[in-house]
Amino acid sequence: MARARPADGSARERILVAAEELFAAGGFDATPTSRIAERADVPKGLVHYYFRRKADLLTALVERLPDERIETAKVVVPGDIAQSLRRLVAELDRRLSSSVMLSHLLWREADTHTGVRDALQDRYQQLVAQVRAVILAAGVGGLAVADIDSASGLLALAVSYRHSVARHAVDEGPDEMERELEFIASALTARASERGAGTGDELGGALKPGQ
Amino acid sequence: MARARPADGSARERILVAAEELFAAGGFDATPTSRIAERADVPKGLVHYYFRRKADLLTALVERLPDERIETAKVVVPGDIAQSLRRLVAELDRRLSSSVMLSHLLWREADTHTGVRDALQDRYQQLVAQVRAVILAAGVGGLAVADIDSASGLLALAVSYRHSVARHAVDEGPDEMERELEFIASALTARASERGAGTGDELGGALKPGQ
Amino acid sequence: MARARPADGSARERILVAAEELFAAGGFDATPTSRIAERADVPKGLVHYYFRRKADLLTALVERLPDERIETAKVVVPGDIAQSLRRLVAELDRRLSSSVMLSHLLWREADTHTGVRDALQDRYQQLVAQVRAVILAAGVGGLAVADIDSASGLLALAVSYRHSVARHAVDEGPDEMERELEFIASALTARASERGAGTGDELGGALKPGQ
Amino acid sequence: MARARPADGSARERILVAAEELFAAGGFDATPTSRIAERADVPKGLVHYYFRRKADLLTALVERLPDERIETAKVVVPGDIAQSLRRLVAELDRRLSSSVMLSHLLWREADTHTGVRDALQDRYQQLVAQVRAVILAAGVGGLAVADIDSASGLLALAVSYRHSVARHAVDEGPDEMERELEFIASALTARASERGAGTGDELGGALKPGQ
DNA sequence: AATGAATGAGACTTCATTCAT
DNA sequence: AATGAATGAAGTCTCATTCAT
Repeated sequence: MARARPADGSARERILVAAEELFAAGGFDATPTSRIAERADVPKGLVHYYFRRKADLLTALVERLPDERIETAKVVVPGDIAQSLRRLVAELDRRLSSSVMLSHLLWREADTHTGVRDALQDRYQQLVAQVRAVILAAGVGGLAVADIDSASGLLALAVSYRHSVARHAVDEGPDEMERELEFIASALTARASERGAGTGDELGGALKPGQ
Repeated sequence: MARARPADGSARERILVAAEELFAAGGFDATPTSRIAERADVPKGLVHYYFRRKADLLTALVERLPDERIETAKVVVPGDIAQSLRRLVAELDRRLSSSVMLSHLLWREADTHTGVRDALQDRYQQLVAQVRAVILAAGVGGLAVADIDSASGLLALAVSYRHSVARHAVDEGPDEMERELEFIASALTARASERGAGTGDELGGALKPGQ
Repeated sequence: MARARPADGSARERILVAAEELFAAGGFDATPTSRIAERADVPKGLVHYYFRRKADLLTALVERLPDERIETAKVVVPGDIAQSLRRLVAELDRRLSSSVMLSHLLWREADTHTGVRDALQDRYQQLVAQVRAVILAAGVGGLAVADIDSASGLLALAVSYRHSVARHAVDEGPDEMERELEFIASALTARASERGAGTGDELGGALKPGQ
Repeated sequence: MARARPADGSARERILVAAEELFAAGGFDATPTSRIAERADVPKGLVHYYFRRKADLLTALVERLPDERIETAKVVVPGDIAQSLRRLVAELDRRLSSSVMLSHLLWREADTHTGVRDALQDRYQQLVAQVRAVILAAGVGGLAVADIDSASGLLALAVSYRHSVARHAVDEGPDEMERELEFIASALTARASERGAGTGDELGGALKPGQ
């Protein structure tokens, strides 16, 4: 075996990348560490040198999850919920595109590995909060709390679904997403105006974004 | 090993039940056939007698998926979309409750086993179609095709999510579902009335349910 | 691999024999199960089929220890302690000769494996009791309890030593044993007569052999 | 890893101490060099820097064996064999107490490592010679060579047993030792007087201690 | 039809040892 | 002199699968 120096990335890094790809493709259990070593072009022993147990690979992978926090101000178009959300989704897409496999992997292994599950839930919660924050910031006023919750939940669901699980489902493409997004946005504003003012449950200024 | 009496189920049946539970709990790869035999209380050899390859167990499991087709008429409350959907979801819940594990299992193994993936997609498509059919049947008139698509997609997503994947997510409980359902229903009607009549893209009678 | 039917002993038996020899020769830890399989001429998997964990081999070996209980009456020559002990030792030698390796092995692994240690201690205790019983049965009368205890302990030590540990020590051969045995026997009788009668601590009839 | 200061012992020394403890506790084969490094609080590489092969640790350990030669004159009480032996044993106990682990270790590994075996045998021979020398020096006269040999052998056995192997056996405590010692001593004198003078096999001055 | 012994490929993991620095 | 990354051989154990009965 000639291989010796890092080549493009450190050996450790190459191992992680290989693991991510193989886990995502075939599942954690079905992927032998030997195949990971092979793909990373490192000797088998090195995999266990860096990650004593196979599960440590998963842990390390989870810790590599990019922080997908997006500054609300950057995407919000005041007064236009649909456009704001559209820009949020676009930004999320851009950021997450690098980790679709990883995200997908998480869904598969969440049952069996605590810690993976936790990371997954955190991520989802963060997503909901972000959507919520954008809706509020773009908010036209007069929105009911419950409606915002529903809208955030549904959109987060759709986004998360596309990024993590969609592999199995019929490939809906971006059109579907756009349509649903628009539906949600319009629904929000429609409901707002329909209610007129002062139903009592609309938002005051006190609502802290992200909570 | 004295065990013999078919008693509560044939040996074959017991094996399948055991496999379903174990696969769902730990994943396909992580579940040894020996443990399946053990749980089914059958000799180890019998598992392979009925299912020569381990994957055959998965195949058989998929074929056992209950038909969840629900007669539209049974749940529709004409003129009341929200109520109609609510009854649809309740009925789905009732039927699917017996196969949550199985459903969940399918998500996990869909990547690796064609046939599982196919079954999963069929199921999802069927679900969308059903929601759609109900919306149409309860339909207040003046609904845009795009809106119906979006609404069906979102609700199907929420339902499917709860039944198959939700195990990992924060337990939202039925309230969340109800709120989202209501949001979608109101959105639909709100948008309908808002558009008034005759925008040209509302539904004719031609739309075939299930397509 | 053609091998199939038991040949000379059952496969299980051959595995145990191979394990005993190899463990005794090289120690438990230094002996790979693969070499055991090789020597027993069975496929590697079969070793683990019968003995799931390597340590189970040790356990099984311990359970195979022959019962070395010898009927006191058979060896005792009344009135002649030396001859009685000589015959006891001869009989023990005859019985144990088949398990010297095993005995030796036990000493080595007693530290690390409870259960091995227990078996070893039981064996030793049994040995002491047996020597004691023979001395009593051959007893010339007027023996002090303490002397009998000492004599039993010392002889048991010498025997046990020869059978289990002696491999490392200078090979003393049977002559040494004979000399020590005679020394002990004469010492006993010498001490008895020297004390004369009635020092008060000699044995009554109440002393239960084996206790 | 800040560790640096030689403080209580040089790194090499700390490694040896750690090795001794771990080998004695778990056996040579079962003890990874990495654990030795850990316990000695030195980097893993340093262990192999000082001791290229793992077996070198054993060799070095053997060479560290304290010289247990005791000056005969220091313990002998002329005319009183029992007391002389008692003092010898006490002195041996005092010296050896620091190396019980090491002694024990030697027994375990003697099979597999020549050199360890040799050291062990030397030690034992030395012990026998020492007991012999003490008996002679305290000697009451009229002792038969064979008796002295037997007595030396038995006592050496008992001592060696306590120091090296006794870990497994029922804990007999010092009382047992004392009783056996006394038994041997009395036996010697009893036999001596019993024989009276001139059986012809008593000792001349020729017997070289240590042989 | 049913069973459990038997098989062997291969998984994960450990570890002594080497080597570049 | 000292270190820790790197290596690969080997070990234990698991398991799907086959086979004789």
